[in-house]
Amino acid sequence: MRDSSDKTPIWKAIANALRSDLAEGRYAPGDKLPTEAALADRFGVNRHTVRHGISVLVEEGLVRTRRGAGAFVAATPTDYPIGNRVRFHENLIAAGRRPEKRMLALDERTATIGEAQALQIEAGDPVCAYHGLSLADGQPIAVFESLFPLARLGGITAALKETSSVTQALSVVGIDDYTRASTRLTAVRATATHALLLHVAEGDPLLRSSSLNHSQGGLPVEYGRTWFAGDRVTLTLEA
Amino acid sequence: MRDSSDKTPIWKAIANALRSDLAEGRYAPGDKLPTEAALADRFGVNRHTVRHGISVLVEEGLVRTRRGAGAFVAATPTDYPIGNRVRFHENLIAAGRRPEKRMLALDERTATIGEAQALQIEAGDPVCAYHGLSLADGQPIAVFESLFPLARLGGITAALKETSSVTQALSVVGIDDYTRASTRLTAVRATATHALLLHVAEGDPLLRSSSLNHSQGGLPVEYGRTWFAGDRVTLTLEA
DNA sequence: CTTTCCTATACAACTATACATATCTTATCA
DNA sequence: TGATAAGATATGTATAGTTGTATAGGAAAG
Repeated sequence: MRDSSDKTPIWKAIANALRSDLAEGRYAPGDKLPTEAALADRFGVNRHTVRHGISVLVEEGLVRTRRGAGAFVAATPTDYPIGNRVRFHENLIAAGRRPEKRMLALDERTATIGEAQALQIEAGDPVCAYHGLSLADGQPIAVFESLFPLARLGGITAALKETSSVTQALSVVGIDDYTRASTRLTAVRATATHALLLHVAEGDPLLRSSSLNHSQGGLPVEYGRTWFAGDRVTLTLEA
Repeated sequence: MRDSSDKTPIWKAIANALRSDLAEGRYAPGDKLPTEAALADRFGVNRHTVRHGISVLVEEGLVRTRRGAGAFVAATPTDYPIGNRVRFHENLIAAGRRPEKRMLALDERTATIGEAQALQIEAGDPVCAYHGLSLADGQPIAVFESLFPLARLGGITAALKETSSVTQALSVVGIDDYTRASTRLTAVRATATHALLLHVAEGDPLLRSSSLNHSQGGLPVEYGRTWFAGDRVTLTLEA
């Protein structure tokens, strides 16, 4: 009887080696791993074998890859508390991450039937549509679309053009405070557009939030829909 | 025509044929043998019969195989003298082989109890850990980890980042000469990580050397552990 | 009947190479 | 200063070839 050595496949050994590197903190979240070619050279194996090993870590959510850019240590999923006051930037800053908001579109149009119902206005009434992208540490986190009823919030479009902060823009048009009236959550598959913006694959799961914010007077001032990248955000519910 | 009286098995005949090819220098060390399919075709036998013959040469250490790549003529084991002055590169160059050193990791951490004892420092004191791979003619020979006490050798990390030569880096921080104070040798089985780096099978025997180098002043300046691929190196003791 | 030798087939694991596609970097020009 | 183009990098995909392993079976020898 020869010693039948219980053998670990090379790809698994590579996955283990990289995983322990991550566990030891050799690479910080967001850091770029060595390129596949460099790792293949280091271990003296073919690039495909390295790719197999890395794919394990991607599968586990420890690593994210971007074609043409590299493989990166996955950022810790952002805990995102949902309460009656949701402020995107504050949450991210509290989590020690660098938030960024990028405006994609800002225009005035008429409300659809569903939107009008949510905002308690008439279908066809003018609204301000604010479309944007939220990032943390340069990584896209969510796509959002906010609708504001122009009848109640004249001048919000111009205000948003300046600040890009919803809270601040609402303040300009006289809404000093607002609270979340309702939040609905569902999981959807990423459309091509959302996938492109969020740097995920088409069909990847997204967390969609539909929320309604009321003014102190109890009237709807904002109807927002947000698509979160499912593997980068964890929503937490407060009591 | 001794078809009826031929009592040597085909696989043994193939082994002999290949062995004499090697003895005649038909293949140089490092050369690739014909593929199993080609040999099977040449001898007019099944691939498994050829594999059996090749496996004999692998047992004898004349041939090394790499899955997916082929069978290669093994390089003769490197004689590696162990004395009070051990310089890796010089030994390999003297043996007519092309040495190469590859840095795997370089970081500063705190010493474990055993490491501290060897280096005559306190447990938890900062050390510089230099992890690397040594190759000869592109073939991995040994994995090593060198520890340097930062209290006595401030700046060694930066120096190693530049030179990758231990002797040179020690010179930068004021250690112009050092000698081996002790060397301990044991045989261990290859872990998955070591097997991966050394291109051996998991569980294969490795030669592990723990050595301590002192400065001229008699203080420990380096505590090194090295894992040699057992079939690729022979350690020799000097008087 | 059992063991050894050899054949046959199929699949898994790894290598080698080429090319496509996305990203990053740098030079260049207006 | 900023925009653009070009080149270098890096990951994604496809194809083919090679060794490793498992299984099954036939033929000859002890």
